[in-house]
Amino acid sequence: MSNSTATKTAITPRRDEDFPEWYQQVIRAAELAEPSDVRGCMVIRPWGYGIWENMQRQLDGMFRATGHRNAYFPLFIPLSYFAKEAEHVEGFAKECAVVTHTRLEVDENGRMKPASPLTEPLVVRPTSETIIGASYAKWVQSYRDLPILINQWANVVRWEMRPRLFLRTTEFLWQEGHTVHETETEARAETRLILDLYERFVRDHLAVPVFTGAKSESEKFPGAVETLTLEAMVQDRKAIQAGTSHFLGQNFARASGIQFQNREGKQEFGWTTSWGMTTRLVGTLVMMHGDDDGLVLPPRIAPTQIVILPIAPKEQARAAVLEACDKVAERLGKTRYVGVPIEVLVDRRDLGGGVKNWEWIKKGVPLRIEIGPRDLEKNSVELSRRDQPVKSKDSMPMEEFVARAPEILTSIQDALYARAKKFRDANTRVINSKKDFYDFFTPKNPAKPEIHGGFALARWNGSREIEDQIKNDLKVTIRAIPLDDSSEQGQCIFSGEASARRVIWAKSY
RNA sequence: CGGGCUGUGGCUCAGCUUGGUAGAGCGCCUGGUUCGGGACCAGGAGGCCGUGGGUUCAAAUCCCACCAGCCCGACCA
Repeated sequence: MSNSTATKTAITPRRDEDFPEWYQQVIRAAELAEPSDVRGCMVIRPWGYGIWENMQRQLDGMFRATGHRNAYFPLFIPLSYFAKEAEHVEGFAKECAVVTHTRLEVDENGRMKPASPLTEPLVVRPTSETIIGASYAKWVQSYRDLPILINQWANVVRWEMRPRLFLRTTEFLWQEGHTVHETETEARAETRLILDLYERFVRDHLAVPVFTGAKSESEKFPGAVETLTLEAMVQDRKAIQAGTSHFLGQNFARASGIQFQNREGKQEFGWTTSWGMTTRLVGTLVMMHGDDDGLVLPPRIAPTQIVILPIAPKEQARAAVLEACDKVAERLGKTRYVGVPIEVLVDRRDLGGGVKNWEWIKKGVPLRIEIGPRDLEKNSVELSRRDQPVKSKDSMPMEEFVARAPEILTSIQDALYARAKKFRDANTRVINSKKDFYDFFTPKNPAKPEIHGGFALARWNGSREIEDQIKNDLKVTIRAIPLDDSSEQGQCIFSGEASARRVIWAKSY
Protein backbone atom coordinates (compact mmCIF):
# COMPACT_ATOMS: atom_id res chain seq x y z
CA MET A 1 0.00 0.00 0.00
CA SER A 2 2.71 2.42 0.99
CA ASN A 3 4.25 2.45 -2.45
CA SER A 4 1.04 2.24 -4.46
CA THR A 5 1.36 5.83 -5.60
CA ALA A 6 5.01 5.34 -6.42
CA THR A 7 4.23 2.53 -8.83
CA LYS A 8 1.10 4.03 -10.30
CA THR A 9 1.26 4.34 -14.07
CA ALA A 10 -0.67 6.78 -16.18
CA ILE A 11 -1.89 4.03 -18.46
CA THR A 12 -3.87 1.03 -17.31
CA PRO A 13 -3.23 -1.74 -18.11
CA ARG A 14 0.55 -1.81 -18.34
CA ARG A 15 2.22 -3.13 -21.47
CA ASP A 16 3.13 -6.42 -19.83
CA GLU A 17 -0.42 -6.97 -18.62
CA ASP A 18 -2.34 -6.49 -21.86
CA PHE A 19 -0.49 -4.98 -24.76
CA PRO A 20 -3.39 -4.50 -27.20
CA GLU A 21 -5.50 -2.81 -24.53
CA TRP A 22 -2.54 -0.68 -23.46
CA TYR A 23 -2.17 0.43 -27.07
CA GLN A 24 -5.77 1.58 -27.28
CA GLN A 25 -5.53 3.41 -23.96
CA VAL A 26 -2.40 5.27 -25.00
CA ILE A 27 -4.11 6.48 -28.15
CA ARG A 28 -7.01 7.67 -26.10
CA ALA A 29 -4.94 9.24 -23.33
CA ALA A 30 -2.68 11.02 -25.81
CA GLU A 31 -5.72 12.20 -27.77
CA LEU A 32 -4.29 10.87 -31.02
CA ALA A 33 -7.53 9.50 -32.39
CA GLU A 34 -10.83 7.94 -31.50
CA PRO A 35 -13.21 5.47 -33.08
CA SER A 36 -16.00 7.07 -35.06
CA ASP A 37 -19.59 5.99 -35.50
CA VAL A 38 -18.64 4.77 -38.94
CA ARG A 39 -17.56 1.19 -38.58
CA GLY A 40 -13.83 0.75 -39.00
CA CYS A 41 -13.14 4.45 -39.46
CA MET A 42 -11.44 6.74 -37.01
CA VAL A 43 -11.29 10.41 -36.19
CA ILE A 44 -7.71 11.60 -36.17
CA ARG A 45 -7.45 14.32 -33.55
CA PRO A 46 -5.12 17.32 -33.80
CA TRP A 47 -2.29 15.71 -31.83
CA GLY A 48 -2.35 12.59 -34.01
CA TYR A 49 -2.83 14.55 -37.19
CA GLY A 50 0.05 16.83 -36.23
CA ILE A 51 2.32 13.79 -36.17
CA TRP A 52 1.05 12.75 -39.59
CA GLU A 53 1.56 16.28 -40.94
CA ASN A 54 5.16 16.18 -39.78
CA MET A 55 5.64 12.84 -41.49
CA GLN A 56 4.11 14.28 -44.64
CA ARG A 57 6.30 17.33 -44.62
CA GLN A 58 9.48 15.37 -44.03
CA LEU A 59 8.75 12.59 -46.51
CA ASP A 60 7.54 15.05 -49.09
CA GLY A 61 10.85 16.90 -48.89
CA MET A 62 12.69 13.66 -49.44
CA PHE A 63 10.55 12.78 -52.44
CA ARG A 64 11.11 16.18 -53.99
CA ALA A 65 14.82 15.93 -53.38
CA THR A 66 14.86 12.73 -55.42
CA GLY A 67 12.99 14.26 -58.35
CA HIS A 68 9.43 13.23 -57.53
CA ARG A 69 6.46 15.56 -57.87
CA ASN A 70 2.97 15.44 -56.39
CA ALA A 71 -0.25 15.04 -58.33
CA TYR A 72 -3.77 13.89 -57.60
CA PHE A 73 -5.87 11.20 -59.22
CA PRO A 74 -9.55 10.25 -58.76
CA LEU A 75 -10.93 8.51 -55.70
CA PHE A 76 -13.20 6.41 -57.93
CA ILE A 77 -11.90 3.72 -60.20
CA PRO A 78 -14.12 2.25 -62.93
CA LEU A 79 -14.54 -1.43 -62.26
CA SER A 80 -13.24 -2.30 -65.71
CA TYR A 81 -9.95 -0.49 -65.07
CA PHE A 82 -9.55 -2.17 -61.77
CA ALA A 83 -10.13 -5.60 -63.26
CA LYS A 84 -7.38 -5.29 -65.85
CA GLU A 85 -4.61 -6.89 -63.82
CA ALA A 86 -5.69 -10.38 -62.81
CA GLU A 87 -3.63 -10.90 -59.66
CA HIS A 88 -4.36 -7.35 -58.59
CA VAL A 89 -8.16 -7.71 -58.63
CA GLU A 90 -7.95 -11.06 -56.98
CA GLY A 91 -5.85 -9.61 -54.19
CA PHE A 92 -8.16 -6.71 -53.47
CA ALA A 93 -11.58 -8.07 -54.48
CA LYS A 94 -12.57 -9.04 -50.94
CA GLU A 95 -12.05 -5.59 -49.49
CA CYS A 96 -13.45 -3.16 -52.01
CA ALA A 97 -16.09 -0.55 -51.34
CA VAL A 98 -18.15 -0.18 -54.51
CA VAL A 99 -20.25 2.79 -55.53
CA THR A 100 -23.31 1.62 -57.44
CA HIS A 101 -25.78 4.50 -57.29
CA THR A 102 -25.68 8.21 -57.88
CA ARG A 103 -28.50 9.57 -55.79
CA LEU A 104 -31.01 9.02 -53.00
CA GLU A 105 -34.75 8.90 -53.23
CA VAL A 106 -37.45 8.72 -50.59
CA ASP A 107 -39.24 5.38 -50.68
CA GLU A 108 -42.83 4.62 -49.70
CA ASN A 109 -41.83 4.30 -46.01
CA GLY A 110 -40.28 7.74 -46.02
CA ARG A 111 -36.78 6.31 -45.93
CA MET A 112 -33.91 7.31 -48.14
CA LYS A 113 -32.77 4.66 -50.57
CA PRO A 114 -30.18 4.64 -53.34
CA ALA A 115 -31.51 5.25 -56.80
CA SER A 116 -30.26 5.72 -60.33
CA PRO A 117 -27.84 2.82 -60.66
CA LEU A 118 -24.55 3.35 -62.45
CA THR A 119 -24.03 1.39 -65.62
CA GLU A 120 -20.49 0.73 -64.51
CA PRO A 121 -19.86 0.51 -60.76
CA LEU A 122 -16.99 2.55 -59.33
CA VAL A 123 -14.49 1.06 -56.92
CA VAL A 124 -13.35 3.38 -54.14
CA ARG A 125 -9.58 3.19 -54.54
CA PRO A 126 -7.86 0.65 -52.30
CA THR A 127 -4.70 1.70 -54.21
CA SER A 128 -4.30 3.58 -57.47
CA GLU A 129 -2.13 1.58 -59.86
CA THR A 130 -4.87 1.11 -62.41
CA ILE A 131 -6.39 4.60 -62.45
CA ILE A 132 -2.97 6.22 -62.54
CA GLY A 133 -1.90 3.75 -65.19
CA ALA A 134 -4.74 4.98 -67.40
CA SER A 135 -3.29 8.49 -67.30
CA TYR A 136 0.27 7.30 -67.76
CA ALA A 137 -0.80 5.39 -70.87
CA LYS A 138 -1.76 8.73 -72.40
CA TRP A 139 1.29 10.59 -71.22
CA VAL A 140 3.87 8.11 -72.36
CA GLN A 141 4.66 7.97 -76.09
CA SER A 142 8.39 7.93 -76.29
CA TYR A 143 11.36 6.90 -74.19
CA ARG A 144 11.93 10.65 -73.97
CA ASP A 145 8.81 10.91 -71.78
CA LEU A 146 10.43 8.71 -69.16
CA PRO A 147 10.88 8.43 -66.33
CA ILE A 148 7.60 9.58 -64.81
CA LEU A 149 8.11 10.14 -61.10
CA ILE A 150 4.86 11.03 -59.34
CA ASN A 151 3.60 10.83 -55.81
CA GLN A 152 0.08 11.27 -54.49
CA TRP A 153 -1.09 12.04 -50.95
CA ALA A 154 -4.52 10.50 -50.58
CA ASN A 155 -7.02 8.52 -48.60
CA VAL A 156 -7.78 4.94 -49.56
CA VAL A 157 -10.42 2.46 -48.51
CA ARG A 158 -9.96 -1.21 -47.76
CA TRP A 159 -12.95 -2.90 -46.21
CA GLU A 160 -11.20 -4.71 -43.37
CA MET A 161 -12.85 -7.27 -41.18
CA ARG A 162 -11.09 -6.33 -37.97
CA PRO A 163 -10.13 -2.68 -37.71
CA ARG A 164 -7.74 -1.28 -35.11
CA LEU A 165 -6.96 2.38 -34.66
CA PHE A 166 -4.15 3.42 -37.01
CA LEU A 167 -3.01 -0.16 -37.61
CA ARG A 168 -5.90 -1.26 -39.74
CA THR A 169 -8.81 1.04 -40.48
CA THR A 170 -11.28 0.95 -43.32
CA GLU A 171 -10.21 4.35 -44.55
CA PHE A 172 -6.62 5.45 -44.09
CA LEU A 173 -4.24 8.13 -45.29
CA TRP A 174 -1.08 7.46 -47.18
CA GLN A 175 1.25 8.49 -49.91
CA GLU A 176 1.57 6.36 -52.99
CA GLY A 177 4.36 6.86 -55.45
CA HIS A 178 3.90 5.62 -58.99
CA THR A 179 6.73 5.67 -61.48
CA VAL A 180 7.39 4.51 -65.03
CA HIS A 181 10.84 3.76 -66.38
CA GLU A 182 12.48 2.91 -69.64
CA THR A 183 14.27 -0.18 -68.44
CA GLU A 184 13.94 -2.90 -65.88
CA THR A 185 17.23 -1.85 -64.35
CA GLU A 186 16.03 1.70 -63.79
CA ALA A 187 12.75 0.58 -62.30
CA ARG A 188 14.49 -1.83 -59.97
CA ALA A 189 16.88 0.95 -58.97
CA GLU A 190 13.91 3.19 -58.19
CA THR A 191 12.39 0.50 -55.98
CA ARG A 192 15.67 0.30 -54.08
CA LEU A 193 16.10 4.08 -53.95
CA ILE A 194 12.73 4.42 -52.24
CA LEU A 195 13.40 1.55 -49.88
CA ASP A 196 16.57 3.30 -48.78
CA LEU A 197 14.77 6.62 -48.52
CA TYR A 198 12.09 5.03 -46.34
CA GLU A 199 14.71 3.40 -44.17
CA ARG A 200 16.45 6.73 -43.63
CA PHE A 201 13.13 8.38 -42.86
CA VAL A 202 12.04 5.95 -40.19
CA ARG A 203 15.51 5.76 -38.68
CA ASP A 204 16.33 9.47 -38.59
CA HIS A 205 12.88 10.92 -38.02
CA LEU A 206 10.87 8.24 -36.23
CA ALA A 207 13.78 6.58 -34.40
CA VAL A 208 12.57 3.26 -35.75
CA PRO A 209 15.16 0.63 -36.63
CA VAL A 210 14.10 -1.75 -39.39
CA PHE A 211 15.20 -4.80 -41.26
CA THR A 212 14.68 -4.57 -44.97
CA GLY A 213 14.22 -7.26 -47.54
CA ALA A 214 11.91 -8.79 -50.10
CA LYS A 215 8.53 -10.35 -49.45
CA SER A 216 7.99 -13.99 -50.24
CA GLU A 217 5.68 -14.91 -53.11
CA SER A 218 2.72 -15.32 -50.78
CA GLU A 219 3.19 -12.00 -48.99
CA LYS A 220 3.95 -9.69 -51.88
CA PHE A 221 1.68 -7.00 -53.32
CA PRO A 222 -0.96 -8.41 -55.70
CA GLY A 223 0.36 -7.88 -59.20
CA ALA A 224 3.94 -7.03 -58.23
CA VAL A 225 7.01 -8.86 -59.45
CA GLU A 226 8.86 -8.03 -56.27
CA THR A 227 7.84 -6.32 -53.04
CA LEU A 228 10.48 -4.78 -50.82
CA THR A 229 9.58 -4.15 -47.23
CA LEU A 230 10.72 -2.48 -44.03
CA GLU A 231 9.99 -4.48 -40.92
CA ALA A 232 10.14 -3.01 -37.45
CA MET A 233 9.77 -4.80 -34.13
CA VAL A 234 7.41 -3.23 -31.63
CA GLN A 235 7.38 -3.83 -27.91
CA ASP A 236 5.28 -6.98 -27.93
CA ARG A 237 8.01 -8.32 -30.23
CA LYS A 238 5.73 -8.57 -33.22
CA ALA A 239 6.76 -7.32 -36.62
CA ILE A 240 5.06 -4.39 -38.25
CA GLN A 241 5.52 -3.37 -41.85
CA ALA A 242 6.60 0.26 -41.92
CA GLY A 243 6.50 0.71 -45.68
CA THR A 244 6.69 -1.09 -48.99
CA SER A 245 8.27 -0.50 -52.36
CA HIS A 246 7.14 -2.59 -55.31
CA PHE A 247 8.81 -3.46 -58.57
CA LEU A 248 5.83 -4.08 -60.82
CA GLY A 249 7.72 -5.25 -63.91
CA GLN A 250 5.57 -4.73 -66.99
CA ASN A 251 2.45 -6.24 -65.45
CA PHE A 252 0.56 -3.02 -64.91
CA ALA A 253 1.98 -1.37 -68.01
CA ARG A 254 0.57 -4.24 -70.01
CA ALA A 255 -2.78 -4.02 -68.21
CA SER A 256 -3.05 -0.24 -68.67
CA GLY A 257 -1.37 0.04 -72.05
CA ILE A 258 1.61 2.11 -70.94
CA GLN A 259 3.71 1.80 -74.09
CA PHE A 260 6.49 3.81 -75.60
CA GLN A 261 8.68 3.81 -78.63
CA ASN A 262 12.13 2.83 -77.46
CA ARG A 263 15.51 3.95 -78.70
CA GLU A 264 15.37 1.29 -81.43
CA GLY A 265 12.01 2.60 -82.64
CA LYS A 266 10.10 -0.38 -81.33
CA GLN A 267 6.97 -0.33 -79.12
CA GLU A 268 7.72 -1.47 -75.58
CA PHE A 269 5.82 -1.62 -72.32
CA GLY A 270 7.02 0.65 -69.53
CA TRP A 271 8.54 -0.67 -66.33
CA THR A 272 6.64 0.57 -63.32
CA THR A 273 7.02 0.83 -59.57
CA SER A 274 4.78 1.84 -56.70
CA TRP A 275 5.53 2.51 -53.04
CA GLY A 276 3.74 3.69 -49.97
CA MET A 277 3.71 4.68 -46.35
CA THR A 278 0.57 5.14 -44.30
CA THR A 279 -0.93 6.55 -41.12
CA ARG A 280 -0.13 3.13 -39.71
CA LEU A 281 3.24 4.66 -38.90
CA VAL A 282 1.53 6.65 -36.16
CA GLY A 283 0.45 3.38 -34.57
CA THR A 284 3.95 2.04 -35.07
CA LEU A 285 5.37 4.97 -33.13
CA VAL A 286 2.99 4.29 -30.26
CA MET A 287 4.01 0.65 -29.98
CA MET A 288 7.67 1.34 -30.64
CA HIS A 289 8.40 4.07 -28.09
CA GLY A 290 5.37 4.30 -25.77
CA ASP A 291 5.67 3.35 -22.11
CA ASP A 292 3.36 2.70 -19.17
CA ASP A 293 2.80 6.44 -18.79
CA GLY A 294 1.68 6.95 -22.37
CA LEU A 295 3.09 8.08 -25.65
CA VAL A 296 6.77 8.87 -26.09
CA LEU A 297 7.50 10.92 -29.21
CA PRO A 298 10.81 11.27 -30.96
CA PRO A 299 11.55 15.03 -31.02
CA ARG A 300 11.77 15.21 -34.79
CA ILE A 301 8.19 14.07 -35.25
CA ALA A 302 6.55 15.64 -32.18
CA PRO A 303 3.97 18.36 -32.98
CA THR A 304 5.19 20.19 -29.91
CA GLN A 305 8.76 19.52 -28.90
CA ILE A 306 9.02 21.54 -25.72
CA VAL A 307 6.24 22.39 -23.33
CA ILE A 308 6.77 25.11 -20.75
CA LEU A 309 4.78 24.79 -17.54
CA PRO A 310 4.50 27.98 -15.50
CA ILE A 311 4.51 27.27 -11.76
CA ALA A 312 2.87 30.13 -9.88
CA PRO A 313 1.69 29.16 -6.43
CA LYS A 314 1.17 32.74 -5.30
CA GLU A 315 -0.92 35.21 -7.18
CA GLN A 316 1.78 37.90 -6.87
CA ALA A 317 4.36 35.73 -8.61
CA ARG A 318 2.20 34.83 -11.58
CA ALA A 319 2.91 37.76 -13.86
CA ALA A 320 6.66 37.48 -13.47
CA VAL A 321 6.61 33.71 -14.02
CA LEU A 322 4.48 33.96 -17.14
CA GLU A 323 6.70 36.69 -18.51
CA ALA A 324 9.78 34.54 -17.99
CA CYS A 325 8.06 31.58 -19.67
CA ASP A 326 7.11 33.67 -22.69
CA LYS A 327 10.62 34.97 -22.98
CA VAL A 328 12.14 31.50 -22.98
CA ALA A 329 9.49 30.31 -25.45
CA GLU A 330 10.23 33.18 -27.77
CA ARG A 331 13.92 32.47 -27.77
CA LEU A 332 13.39 28.75 -28.30
CA GLY A 333 11.02 29.52 -31.15
CA LYS A 334 13.84 31.34 -32.86
CA THR A 335 16.20 28.44 -32.31
CA ARG A 336 16.52 25.83 -35.01
CA TYR A 337 16.54 22.09 -34.46
CA VAL A 338 17.36 19.98 -37.52
CA GLY A 339 16.75 22.96 -39.75
CA VAL A 340 13.34 24.07 -38.50
CA PRO A 341 12.30 26.33 -35.62
CA ILE A 342 11.66 24.48 -32.38
CA GLU A 343 7.96 23.97 -31.63
CA VAL A 344 7.34 25.37 -28.15
CA LEU A 345 4.17 25.83 -26.19
CA VAL A 346 3.58 27.68 -22.93
CA ASP A 347 0.74 25.91 -21.18
CA ARG A 348 -0.94 28.76 -19.34
CA ARG A 349 -4.22 26.99 -18.73
CA ASP A 350 -5.56 27.40 -15.21
CA LEU A 351 -5.28 23.76 -14.19
CA GLY A 352 -4.14 22.67 -10.78
CA GLY A 353 -1.33 20.47 -9.57
CA GLY A 354 0.34 17.91 -11.71
CA VAL A 355 -2.66 17.44 -13.99
CA LYS A 356 -1.15 19.54 -16.71
CA ASN A 357 2.19 17.87 -16.38
CA TRP A 358 0.62 14.42 -16.68
CA GLU A 359 -1.33 15.44 -19.73
CA TRP A 360 1.89 16.23 -21.55
CA ILE A 361 3.54 13.08 -20.26
CA LYS A 362 0.71 11.07 -21.76
CA LYS A 363 0.98 12.99 -25.02
CA GLY A 364 4.65 12.15 -25.20
CA VAL A 365 6.11 15.64 -25.49
CA PRO A 366 9.89 15.12 -25.56
CA LEU A 367 10.84 17.87 -23.15
CA ARG A 368 8.90 19.51 -20.34
CA ILE A 369 10.16 22.67 -18.67
CA GLU A 370 8.98 24.08 -15.38
CA ILE A 371 9.57 27.68 -14.50
CA GLY A 372 8.52 28.93 -11.07
CA PRO A 373 9.45 31.57 -8.49
CA ARG A 374 12.46 29.58 -7.28
CA ASP A 375 13.76 29.39 -10.85
CA LEU A 376 13.34 33.13 -11.29
CA GLU A 377 15.55 33.68 -8.24
CA LYS A 378 18.23 31.32 -9.50
CA ASN A 379 17.65 32.17 -13.16
CA SER A 380 17.23 28.51 -13.96
CA VAL A 381 14.68 26.01 -15.32
CA GLU A 382 13.64 22.51 -14.30
CA LEU A 383 13.59 20.04 -17.14
CA SER A 384 12.18 16.56 -17.59
CA ARG A 385 12.99 14.37 -20.55
CA ARG A 386 10.26 12.03 -21.69
CA ASP A 387 12.77 9.33 -22.50
CA GLN A 388 13.73 9.18 -18.84
CA PRO A 389 11.64 8.16 -15.80
CA VAL A 390 8.77 10.62 -15.38
CA LYS A 391 9.87 11.65 -11.92
CA SER A 392 13.40 12.57 -12.86
CA LYS A 393 13.99 16.26 -13.16
CA ASP A 394 17.10 18.36 -13.67
CA SER A 395 17.84 21.96 -12.96
CA MET A 396 19.77 23.99 -15.49
CA PRO A 397 20.67 27.66 -15.84
CA MET A 398 18.17 29.32 -18.16
CA GLU A 399 20.82 30.58 -20.55
CA GLU A 400 22.45 27.22 -20.80
CA PHE A 401 19.13 25.53 -21.47
CA VAL A 402 18.18 27.87 -24.29
CA ALA A 403 21.57 27.36 -25.87
CA ARG A 404 21.56 23.61 -25.47
CA ALA A 405 17.92 22.84 -26.34
CA PRO A 406 18.65 21.47 -29.83
CA GLU A 407 21.41 19.32 -28.44
CA ILE A 408 19.11 17.93 -25.74
CA LEU A 409 16.43 17.14 -28.32
CA THR A 410 19.03 15.35 -30.40
CA SER A 411 20.09 13.37 -27.40
CA ILE A 412 16.48 12.28 -26.76
CA GLN A 413 16.05 11.33 -30.39
CA ASP A 414 19.23 9.26 -30.30
CA ALA A 415 18.34 7.62 -27.00
CA LEU A 416 14.99 6.47 -28.36
CA TYR A 417 16.58 4.96 -31.41
CA ALA A 418 19.26 3.25 -29.36
CA ARG A 419 16.71 1.82 -26.97
CA ALA A 420 14.51 0.54 -29.79
CA LYS A 421 17.44 -1.02 -31.58
CA LYS A 422 18.72 -2.65 -28.42
CA PHE A 423 15.29 -4.13 -27.78
CA ARG A 424 15.02 -5.47 -31.30
CA ASP A 425 18.48 -6.96 -31.30
CA ALA A 426 17.90 -8.55 -27.91
CA ASN A 427 14.83 -10.27 -29.34
CA THR A 428 16.27 -11.33 -32.66
CA ARG A 429 17.66 -14.87 -32.69
CA VAL A 430 19.55 -17.00 -35.09
CA ILE A 431 17.69 -20.29 -34.95
CA ASN A 432 19.03 -23.54 -36.31
CA SER A 433 16.50 -26.21 -35.47
CA LYS A 434 12.81 -26.72 -35.93
CA LYS A 435 12.38 -27.44 -32.24
CA ASP A 436 14.08 -24.23 -31.15
CA PHE A 437 11.93 -22.39 -33.68
CA TYR A 438 8.69 -23.81 -32.31
CA ASP A 439 9.82 -23.18 -28.73
CA PHE A 440 10.70 -19.59 -29.56
CA PHE A 441 7.23 -18.87 -30.91
CA THR A 442 5.17 -20.81 -28.37
CA PRO A 443 3.97 -18.91 -25.29
CA LYS A 444 4.42 -20.54 -21.88
CA ASN A 445 0.83 -19.78 -21.06
CA PRO A 446 -1.30 -20.49 -24.13
CA ALA A 447 -4.51 -19.44 -22.35
CA LYS A 448 -3.23 -15.93 -21.83
CA PRO A 449 -0.10 -15.62 -23.94
CA GLU A 450 2.64 -13.51 -22.42
CA ILE A 451 4.84 -11.36 -24.62
CA HIS A 452 7.13 -13.84 -26.32
CA GLY A 453 8.98 -14.65 -29.52
CA GLY A 454 10.58 -11.97 -31.64
CA PHE A 455 12.43 -12.17 -34.92
CA ALA A 456 13.89 -15.52 -35.88
CA LEU A 457 16.61 -15.76 -38.49
CA ALA A 458 16.21 -19.24 -39.85
CA ARG A 459 17.00 -21.12 -43.02
CA TRP A 460 14.19 -21.93 -45.42
CA ASN A 461 14.04 -23.91 -48.63
CA GLY A 462 11.91 -21.35 -50.47
CA SER A 463 8.72 -23.41 -50.61
CA ARG A 464 5.21 -22.15 -50.14
CA GLU A 465 4.19 -25.34 -48.33
CA ILE A 466 6.61 -24.69 -45.47
CA GLU A 467 5.38 -21.12 -45.15
CA ASP A 468 1.76 -22.26 -44.98
CA GLN A 469 2.59 -24.94 -42.45
CA ILE A 470 4.39 -22.52 -40.12
CA LYS A 471 1.67 -19.95 -40.45
CA ASN A 472 -0.88 -22.56 -39.64
CA ASP A 473 1.00 -23.96 -36.64
CA LEU A 474 2.33 -20.78 -35.08
CA LYS A 475 0.84 -17.77 -36.91
CA VAL A 476 4.39 -16.96 -37.85
CA THR A 477 5.27 -15.75 -41.34
CA ILE A 478 8.30 -14.69 -43.31
CA ARG A 479 8.56 -10.96 -42.85
CA ALA A 480 11.53 -10.33 -45.10
CA ILE A 481 14.06 -12.12 -47.22
CA PRO A 482 17.27 -10.10 -46.70
CA LEU A 483 18.68 -8.57 -49.85
CA ASP A 484 22.35 -8.70 -48.95
CA ASP A 485 23.77 -11.60 -50.85
CA SER A 486 25.82 -13.24 -48.16
CA SER A 487 24.68 -16.59 -49.46
CA GLU A 488 26.27 -19.29 -47.41
CA GLN A 489 24.55 -22.49 -48.37
CA GLY A 490 22.86 -24.50 -45.64
CA GLN A 491 19.87 -26.58 -44.75
CA CYS A 492 16.23 -25.60 -44.33
CA ILE A 493 15.47 -26.20 -40.65
CA PHE A 494 12.00 -27.48 -41.47
CA SER A 495 12.61 -29.77 -44.45
CA GLY A 496 16.33 -30.46 -44.32
CA GLU A 497 16.51 -29.43 -47.97
CA ALA A 498 19.03 -27.01 -49.41
CA SER A 499 18.62 -23.40 -48.36
CA ALA A 500 20.32 -20.43 -49.95
CA ARG A 501 19.79 -18.02 -47.07
CA ARG A 502 18.32 -17.17 -43.74
CA VAL A 503 15.01 -15.32 -43.74
CA ILE A 504 13.31 -13.28 -41.02
CA TRP A 505 10.33 -14.93 -39.37
CA ALA A 506 7.93 -13.33 -36.90
CA LYS A 507 4.37 -12.89 -35.80
CA SER A 508 3.07 -9.71 -37.26
CA TYR A 509 0.49 -6.96 -37.36
C1' C B 1 -18.41 -14.17 -43.38
C1' G B 2 -18.44 -18.46 -39.13
C1' G B 3 -18.07 -19.22 -33.30
C1' G B 4 -18.40 -16.82 -28.30
C1' C B 5 -19.54 -12.41 -25.32
C1' U B 6 -21.62 -7.52 -24.52
C1' G B 7 -25.00 -3.02 -25.30
C1' U B 8 -27.54 1.49 -18.81
C1' G B 9 -25.16 9.85 -18.36
C1' G B 10 -18.76 11.79 -21.74
C1' C B 11 -15.82 7.11 -19.63
C1' U B 12 -15.84 2.41 -16.54
C1' C B 13 -19.63 -0.23 -14.63
C1' A B 14 -23.71 -1.84 -10.70
C1' G B 15 -29.03 -2.82 -11.01
C1' C B 16 -31.84 -7.68 -14.54
C1' U B 17 -32.11 -14.17 -11.70
C1' U B 18 -36.98 -12.81 -7.71
C1' G B 19 -40.85 -6.70 -13.28
C1' G B 20 -43.07 -1.46 -9.49
C1' U B 21 -40.57 3.83 -14.81
C1' A B 22 -32.45 4.54 -12.47
C1' G B 23 -27.45 4.41 -9.25
C1' A B 24 -21.89 4.62 -8.14
C1' G B 25 -16.86 6.08 -9.31
C1' C B 26 -14.24 9.00 -12.68
C1' G B 27 -15.02 13.21 -15.91
C1' C B 28 -17.82 17.98 -16.59
C1' C B 29 -19.91 23.00 -14.51
C1' U B 30 -20.02 26.83 -10.20
C1' G B 31 -17.76 28.87 -5.67
C1' G B 32 -13.76 28.57 -2.28
C1' U B 33 -9.04 26.66 -0.41
C1' U B 34 -4.91 24.89 -3.47
C1' C B 35 -0.92 24.71 -7.24
C1' G B 36 7.34 22.73 -7.47
C1' G B 37 4.36 15.52 -8.89
C1' G B 38 -2.34 12.86 -11.17
C1' A B 39 -5.33 18.18 -4.86
C1' C B 40 -9.48 19.10 -1.33
C1' C B 41 -14.36 20.93 0.45
C1' A B 42 -19.31 22.41 -0.80
C1' G B 43 -23.02 22.77 -4.44
C1' G B 44 -24.78 21.44 -9.52
C1' A B 45 -25.81 19.74 -14.67
C1' G B 46 -26.31 15.42 -17.49
C1' G B 47 -29.65 9.07 -19.05
C1' C B 48 -37.05 8.28 -23.06
C1' C B 49 -31.43 1.95 -19.97
C1' G B 50 -28.82 -0.06 -28.49
C1' U B 51 -33.52 -0.17 -31.99
C1' G B 52 -38.35 -2.21 -33.08
C1' G B 53 -42.12 -5.37 -31.60
C1' G B 54 -44.50 -8.66 -27.90
C1' U B 55 -46.16 -10.34 -22.72
C1' U B 56 -48.11 -7.44 -18.46
C1' C B 57 -52.09 -2.99 -14.69
C1' A B 58 -46.73 -2.04 -14.97
C1' A B 59 -40.45 -3.70 -18.62
C1' A B 60 -33.50 -1.44 -17.94
C1' U B 61 -35.39 -6.22 -15.90
C1' C B 62 -39.24 -11.51 -19.19
C1' C B 63 -39.88 -13.17 -24.80
C1' C B 64 -38.82 -12.42 -30.26
C1' A B 65 -36.39 -9.90 -34.15
C1' C B 66 -32.92 -6.50 -35.80
C1' C B 67 -28.67 -3.28 -35.22
C1' A B 68 -23.95 -2.15 -33.17
C1' G B 69 -19.47 -3.23 -30.59
C1' C B 70 -15.64 -6.59 -28.46
C1' C B 71 -12.81 -11.28 -28.55
C1' C B 72 -11.42 -15.77 -31.49
C1' G B 73 -10.89 -17.68 -36.74
C1' A B 74 -10.30 -16.54 -42.46
C1' C B 75 -8.00 -11.41 -44.86
C1' C B 76 -4.85 -7.15 -44.61
C1' A B 77 -0.64 -1.07 -45.00
